[in-house]
Amino acid sequence: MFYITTAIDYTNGAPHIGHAYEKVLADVLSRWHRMCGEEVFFLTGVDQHGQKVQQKAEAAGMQPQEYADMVTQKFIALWERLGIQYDGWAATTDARHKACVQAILSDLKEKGCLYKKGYKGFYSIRQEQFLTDKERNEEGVFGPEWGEVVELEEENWYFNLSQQVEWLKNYVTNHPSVVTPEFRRQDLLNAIERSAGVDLCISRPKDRLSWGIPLPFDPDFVTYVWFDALVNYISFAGYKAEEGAGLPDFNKLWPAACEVIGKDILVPAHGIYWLCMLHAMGFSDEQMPELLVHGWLNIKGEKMSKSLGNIVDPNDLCDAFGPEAVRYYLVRDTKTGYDSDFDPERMKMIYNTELANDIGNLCNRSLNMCVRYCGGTVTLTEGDDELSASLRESMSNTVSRFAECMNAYNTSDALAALNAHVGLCNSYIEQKQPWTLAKDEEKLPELQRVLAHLLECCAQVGFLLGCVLPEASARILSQLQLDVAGLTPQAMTWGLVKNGHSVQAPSPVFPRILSEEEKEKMAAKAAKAAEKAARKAAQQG
RNA sequence: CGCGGGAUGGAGCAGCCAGGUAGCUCGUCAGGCUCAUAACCUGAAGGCCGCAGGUUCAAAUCCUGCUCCCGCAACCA
Repeated sequence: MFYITTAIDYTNGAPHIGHAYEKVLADVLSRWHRMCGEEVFFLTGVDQHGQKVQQKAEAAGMQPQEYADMVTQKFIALWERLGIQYDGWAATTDARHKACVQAILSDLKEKGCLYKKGYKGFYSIRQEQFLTDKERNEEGVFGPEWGEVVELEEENWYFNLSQQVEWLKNYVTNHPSVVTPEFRRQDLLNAIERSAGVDLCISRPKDRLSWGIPLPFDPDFVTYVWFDALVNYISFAGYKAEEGAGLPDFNKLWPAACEVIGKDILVPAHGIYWLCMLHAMGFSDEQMPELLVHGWLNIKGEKMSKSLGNIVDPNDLCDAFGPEAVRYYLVRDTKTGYDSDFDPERMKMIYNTELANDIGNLCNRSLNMCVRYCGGTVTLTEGDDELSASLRESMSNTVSRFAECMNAYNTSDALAALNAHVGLCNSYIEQKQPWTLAKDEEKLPELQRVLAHLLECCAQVGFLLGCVLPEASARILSQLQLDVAGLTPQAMTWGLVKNGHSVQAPSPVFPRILSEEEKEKMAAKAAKAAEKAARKAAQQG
């Protein structure tokens, strides 16, 4: 079982390209594992509680639930549009989730992991957290990053994080795969060092914040948002679920093979709070989830921010390029784990070159030649040649490489490998010149061999593409008239296209996206070439 | 001396950890091809690898110093 989750998005604003990247990445990975025949459960959702949601709702003159629902709809609509195929939806206002959070809190209290303590000190309203002397800057005051800081005296409930930290340090040190990429694990280890000795306040008095899950043993308090939100990974996986709750079998799912999160919430939320919470609940080392930490998308070299006004709405991109082009770009041009730069011009370039000119055109020309020269029928003939043999070898290596990269979450290199093979196919066509072979009846067997090799490559490439571009993949396979149900990359061998198989006349799967200006430029270029050809013909004639 | 990341042909990047003819994608130019989405293939031009020293037979790569750019408030994945 491959259980994969994403961070649940905070419903205090509309989704942007960064939210989309995370979900597309998780979707691609989950489709990959599904394609490999594994059982997959993909969980994503929204985090609807907390002070900021409450404030935004007030500002909009709405109830918190009403406001959260409205924003939630925007996320759901976007995921639908981007083809995010999730199996579970985690909304933290879900009654089943609330029940689970409360059950966990009661358990932890019984185990003695929670305690109530009076506290007098400073509190940042913006960050929703208490401040200690560590947060003071060089001048000994709390900097502007904390916003309005007030002095409070109140009782709260605490989780004995400090007693878990020693375990955590050992665990993270001895389990390299807990965080990917490796350099983020180093960050986490540094952060663990710094965080020693501090417990986590897990409650907020109701008079200050009402929009949250009440503590089961002290109704004057609601649960701190992180403690609430992190639990989604197990609550919606069926942890402590009642019979008939419509949730999965927890024992089958857990631990999560991959929790996809952004670099900003590794420390302290996931890397420290979450792992310690699980440990305190009684989960063993073998039952810890693995974290996949992705970077951020910058916009043309600048950090994405509302104040700069450079937030990119994924819906606009879908309008302009289509959802699948957006998917391809996000996982192709971003090295998983690192920051990347988003540029719509670059997105268009990658779409036009790799998808339209390379893969799309390869399928189109291959199918077209088959229809035109062989009536759309594939014939497997005796005989072989070096070029064809090396093409088969490349295809086989490409499938292995693709799988290797995908299993390592390296979507970019997986697609690069696919594209490299497509380049080889195009080169193979130039060397074999099927249009020349077609003029000589004696060359028919070779022509048939070449076409069979090309269509087989189109089929295998089209199939693999399915985890990134499900619709385009389906269109390619449909033009090839192939049904690949049940096929896995591991079981895939040369010969998807059988003797006597017939194919359809093609139509472009990835139409080029060109501005009027670019079209004119192309036209000018073509005119120039035609002129030259005419001149040459005149000279020869 | 706050911390971290970066500076490689016009653009965007890889190479640096384990020194040894500087690689990829796009763009430009030339040639080829005509099956194809004015697509494809081949080739070329274009870099003293930020600057200055040092180590070495040999440095983009190791060491030292310097310059410049970007994060490290908030909104925010």
